[in-house]
Formats: sequence, structure tokens, C-alpha cells
Amino acid sequence: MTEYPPFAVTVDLVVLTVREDELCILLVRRGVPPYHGRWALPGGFVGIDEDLADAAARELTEETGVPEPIGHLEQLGTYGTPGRDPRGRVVTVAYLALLPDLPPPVAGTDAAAADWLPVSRIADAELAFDHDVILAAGLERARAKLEYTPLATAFCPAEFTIARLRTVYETVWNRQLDPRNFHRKVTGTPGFVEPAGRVTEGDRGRPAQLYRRGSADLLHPPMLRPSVTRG
Amino acid sequence: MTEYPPFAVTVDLVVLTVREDELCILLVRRGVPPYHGRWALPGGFVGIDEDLADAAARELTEETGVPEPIGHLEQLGTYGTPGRDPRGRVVTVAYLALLPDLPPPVAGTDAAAADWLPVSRIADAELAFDHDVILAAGLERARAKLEYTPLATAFCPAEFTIARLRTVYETVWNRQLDPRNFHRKVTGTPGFVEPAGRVTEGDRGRPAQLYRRGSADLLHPPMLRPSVTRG
DNA sequence: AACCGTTATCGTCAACAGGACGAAAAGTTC
DNA sequence: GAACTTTTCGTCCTGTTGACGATAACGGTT
Repeated sequence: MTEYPPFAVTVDLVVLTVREDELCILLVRRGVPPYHGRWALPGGFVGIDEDLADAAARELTEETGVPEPIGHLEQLGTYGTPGRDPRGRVVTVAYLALLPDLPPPVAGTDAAAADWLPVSRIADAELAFDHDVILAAGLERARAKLEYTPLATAFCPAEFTIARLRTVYETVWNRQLDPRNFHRKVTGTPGFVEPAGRVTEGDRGRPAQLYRRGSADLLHPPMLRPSVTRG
Repeated sequence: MTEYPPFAVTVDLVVLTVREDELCILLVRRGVPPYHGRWALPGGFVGIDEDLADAAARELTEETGVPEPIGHLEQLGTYGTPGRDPRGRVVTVAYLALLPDLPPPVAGTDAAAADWLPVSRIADAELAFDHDVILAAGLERARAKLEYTPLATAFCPAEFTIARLRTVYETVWNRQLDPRNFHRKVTGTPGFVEPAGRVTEGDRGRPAQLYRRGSADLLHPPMLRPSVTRG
């Protein structure tokens, strides 16, 4: 293998959650150069005998403390422009994680701090490396996938109400949805959700039916974003 | 950089086209070990100072002889499971290319032969490395993207008829579509196609209006695949 | 208990989109 | 010219969707 150019390979994570009606991302403040003191996506180098997905899951567990099977983790894209990392030729494989609301994260070894930040308040050029580009790709992927997959359920706990699911859509899409039409559409899409048989208690208003994620992994028909420019 | 594990990075291409009512993929027969004599996706190692997308475009031009701006090229996914390449730890970034029908390719340096093969006739375990998995991902990506993007036009020459676009959909989806409803839907979706002002000549039947690709890169409403199981 | 605010859920109606299919238009082939 | 092929427009009918009224079922207040 000495005949081929040597690269370093990392994984970086776009970890999204919905908390308090805001779409938040897990960021770490870098404790070492380069970009010392800047916010960055959590991530790290891939071991020479480690699978890419395993490395992503390992980093996710390290940063959040949650076991893997919660939420959703998928590959987002790979970024390897020469010069994107001043330490040398580093290719990073970005992963997108969608998680339910969790307790605050713990700082890792290389990170001075780790916290959930609302994506709406992340200014340009605030992030290390090309992480702003990766974040933008993750956001667009998440918004698109809510349309034609049941992945909004990954932002919810195991049992959730239709209203909770609706706030997920409203938060990620930044659009208000009609509660009655949303309820009809979600319960009418086969395999999206299935009733858990229990209801909420203690909240204001009428108790709501609880649901679990259904068996479909593609929505037919899809949940189309409103207010798209049509003819 | 010597402190980090050294990887080799390659690009591999899933190059699809529609020819003679069949979805075809560009494959090369390997002329060197490993997998000597087996069909494989075209690809190669990324230069230490080369961008990933540039490497993909370079390989595409080398194998097909077409300049880049024709068709469509996008990143598909990254595959890096340890052991997928017997030469060592190789991470490959797969790209998906959609091209109009082209003349037969020329064999490259490392390839004994290169040719278009109908995807329907590729048997299991016929491909080198994990290229069968990458091919499956490329096919599914292409099928899905025809639904909500105008990428079917990438399979067509610069000017094309609605009927030509319909055969693209029918071939990629392997489903028959009603010519009248398809015509209404395509011409009614804003930004999908725009008339070129000219008509075909010399064919059988009534001459058809020629169209170019429109300005939209997302279809509203999308072209939904028929015969999906609904309630 | 009576009332009110809040939230969940069901129903109604009109507009629109989409599949099935008839029919006319405009060429080529024999 | 007759037959055939292909494009393009129109019609009918059904199902989906957005706007919104109405009712159900709770907690809190007087």
C-alpha cells in the first residue's frame, strides 16, 4: 500500500434534536489546535481496523452517552477537498443523527465543552473546518427526509402523541401545520404510526392517544411541505 | 500526519444510461489483480492533491471520453469496511453518473475491456469487491431521484421529446406509464421542461414538440411511482 | 357544580390532482 | 387514399388536501 497516497480518514457527526420548539445541533468547542476554541461537529479519526459506521456510532455514544439503537444514524456525505484540514490530507465521512430530546452532553477528551445549540443562532464562519457546509447538508437532508420517510419519529421518544410529531415537523420545516389535517394525514398513511393503546395524562386539555413508530420506511403518500411555489 | 492511520482513497463510478429501452451500466473488466478478469465499476485512486469530485470527473472522462458538463454527476456514498479490498485499507467514495446514450466506451489502462451492460443481466457475485452493493445503492438512488427531481432529463440529449422522457421513466422504473397522463403531468409541472420551439422530423407518427430541461431542480408536485401499495 | 380555557379528534365542503380512456391532429407507410 | 403510428387535447370520476366548523375530554377557577 505504500505505492498509494496516504490519507487520514475521520468521521464527523451532524447530531440534530428538537428541544423546546427549536431545532438544535450538538457541537463541541475545540480544546486543541487547529481551530482551537471554535465550535465544531463532534468527530474523530477512524481506526485502521474500524468500520466507518462503527466509528460514527462510537463517536455518537462518546459524546451523548446514549446507546446506539436510539434514534437514527445514516451516512450524509464525504468531504475531502485538499486543504480543508491544515494538518494534512484528511477525508471526512459525515454522518447524520436524529435523536429525541436528551439530557445535556458531557465534554469529551479533545473538547473543552459540548452542548446543544439552536441551529438558527449559528452565525456564518463560526464553525471549524468546512463544518458549516456539512451542517447545511445535514439540515437539508433532514428536512427532505421528513417528507417521504417516517424519520420524524426518530426525534420522538418511543411513545409520542400526534401533536408531538407535529411540533417536530413544524420545528424542522419552520412552518405552521393545521393540527386537524396533520392528524388525519398521519393516521391515514399506512405504516407511519400505530396506536400504543395508552393516552397521556396530566397535561392541559384533552388527553391524547399515544403512538409508536410504524413499520413503513417510506411514506405513501409523502408529507409534502406546504407553501412551495406552485403554478 | 504520521500519527494517524494511513488509508488509501479511491473513487468508483456507477454510470447509468438508457439505451434501447434498457437501463445500462458502464463496467470494466479488470485486467490486473485483485479480481482479475471480473467486471467492476470504473474507478481509481485519488491523487494526494486531487479533490474527490475532480477525481470522479476525471475517471468519468477517461472511461467515456465525454466532457464533464454532459449529464449529471453526484456523490453516492462512501464504503470503507475493513477487508473490502485485499490490498489493504481502502475507502472508496462512490459517485453516481447519469448520461444520455453514448457511443461504446474505450478500454482504459488497467481495464481489459469496458462496455455498457444491461443492469437486468448482472448476476449476483459477478462484480469485484463490494461493487454489487454500490450498484444497488446507485440504482435505488436513481429510481428515487426521478420521483422528485428533473434528473430524468440527464438521460436525454439536450433536446428531447416527452415520449423520450417517458421511456426513461418506464425503463428506470420498469413500469408502463400512460402517454397522455404523463404528457399532462410533465408539461404541467413548473420548471420541469420548457419547449425548444422545434419539432422532430422523419419519425413515424405525428411530429413531436422538442423540449429542453427547465430551471427547477425539485419537482412540485413529484412524479410518484405508480402501483405502490396503498390503503 | 358551573364555567372557561385548552387540546384532541371528527366531520364537512370545495378545490385540485391523478388514473382511465375517448378523440382529434399530423405525420409515415403501403 | 387507406391504414397505421404517435402526439396532444379533453372528459369523467375518484381520492387527496387545505380551510375550517363542531364536538369531546381534560384541568383550573369561581
